Amino acid sequence: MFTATEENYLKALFRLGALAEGGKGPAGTNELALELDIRPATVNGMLKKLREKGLVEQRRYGKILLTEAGRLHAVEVIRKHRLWETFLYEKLHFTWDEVHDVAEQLEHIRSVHLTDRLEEFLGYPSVDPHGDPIPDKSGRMPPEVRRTLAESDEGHAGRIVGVCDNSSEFLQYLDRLGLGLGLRLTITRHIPFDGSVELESAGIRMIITRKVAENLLVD
Amino acid sequence: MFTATEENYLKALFRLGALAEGGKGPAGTNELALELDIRPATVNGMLKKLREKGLVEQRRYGKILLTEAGRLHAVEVIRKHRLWETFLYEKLHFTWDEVHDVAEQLEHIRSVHLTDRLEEFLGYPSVDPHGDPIPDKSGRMPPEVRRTLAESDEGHAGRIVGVCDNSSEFLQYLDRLGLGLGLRLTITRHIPFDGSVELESAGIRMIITRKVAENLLVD
DNA sequence: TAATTTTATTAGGGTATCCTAACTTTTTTT
DNA sequence: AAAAAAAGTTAGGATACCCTAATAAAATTA
Repeated sequence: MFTATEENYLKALFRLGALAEGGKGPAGTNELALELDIRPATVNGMLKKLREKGLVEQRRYGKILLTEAGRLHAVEVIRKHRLWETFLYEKLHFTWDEVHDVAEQLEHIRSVHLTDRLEEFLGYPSVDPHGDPIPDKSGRMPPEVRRTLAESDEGHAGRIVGVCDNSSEFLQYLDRLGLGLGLRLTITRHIPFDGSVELESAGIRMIITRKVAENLLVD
Repeated sequence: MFTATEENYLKALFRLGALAEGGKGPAGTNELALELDIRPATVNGMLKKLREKGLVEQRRYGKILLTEAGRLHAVEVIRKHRLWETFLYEKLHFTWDEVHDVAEQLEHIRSVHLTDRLEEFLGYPSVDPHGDPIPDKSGRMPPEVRRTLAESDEGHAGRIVGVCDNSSEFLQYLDRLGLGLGLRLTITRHIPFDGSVELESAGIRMIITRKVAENLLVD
């Protein structure tokens, strides 16, 4: 039905929020090219194909919008990606930062049964190891009620439920800091000088930079 | 390193026994083309590439032989295929005949960790759901001590450990007959007239055709 | 061994996905 | 609104993998 490449284009458009409603609105060719690390000229050609397949709407020299069919398939791929990440993390004991690249391949496996069986096997998880919500079979995405550490108030207590930056560097740095998914913490102070955040977790007090705080999500 | 297509060529050559030792000897271009359901002209082109990569040895107008590097990679792909089949069958409860097509895709996933972790997760199985041996990490294939039901003696008792034909039709037919992997049975009689085999299993007596008997492996 | 058949190869195309370079349209700035 | 900048498109090429048709070499048969 769809090639892995096509699926990656759909996913990227979804990430960019190229939706008629609920997203940031239409995306541009260059923007999409940047997201995919592919030249605009190439993207332009692929968009023609996606238009012909009814996955995308775009007028000449106009912006790109996912159709309902396009959105549904994008969400399906994201669902598969996040289920596989969960499998790798929970069952095969991959580390936080190892899961992404393999899931990037596994998400394109075509099988009617596979995704549903995997979901059942994992016990219908609602979030993946990065704290991102896993869409259900009909394409509904659980609502995100998350805020970055940087924008949470002093005194706020919660758990780390996700990250904004999925790069290996960041995730490995988090491990070094002793920060991981599910960790309970309390924000003790926002330091005005440089935006650092002081927090306490399991009786230990630590200070993280503003940049780290902006990339950590808490509930 | 290798494309999925290249891996399929290597696997096919291994199946054909194109090995310097321990196999049926060199394979021909047409033979390989038939196995892959690809035209000989196309295969010829791909063989050039595999020669250049040092995976295959072949002289102009000559027969094809896997090199040691080629054999090792073929076995690695087979290993992945059979581990995934085991996963699908045992953990996701796929039926006997559903596993093959999905495993055919999963075997090409590239990851240093994945295969070993999967093997560990499955408890180091030695055979897949079809009874085929699973090579170990270093490429060693457990010896097969199996014989078809057709060539086993009257009175022989054993378990079904595999099949020769992996087609859906055959596997579904087996399910209909109540025959499955691991089933204990005893051969009560070879019927000379048409080669049918009479057998007994769990107190039930049944007769299977010669064709079925030739495609069932017992220990 | 000469003719026939089989097997392997070459020549010329097609699709999918990517590229660079040049060009056009739209948007922004002055 | 004209000039400059940004965004989008077209043209021409490359690689990977597949095809059919024609040809060359090897193996088989008569």
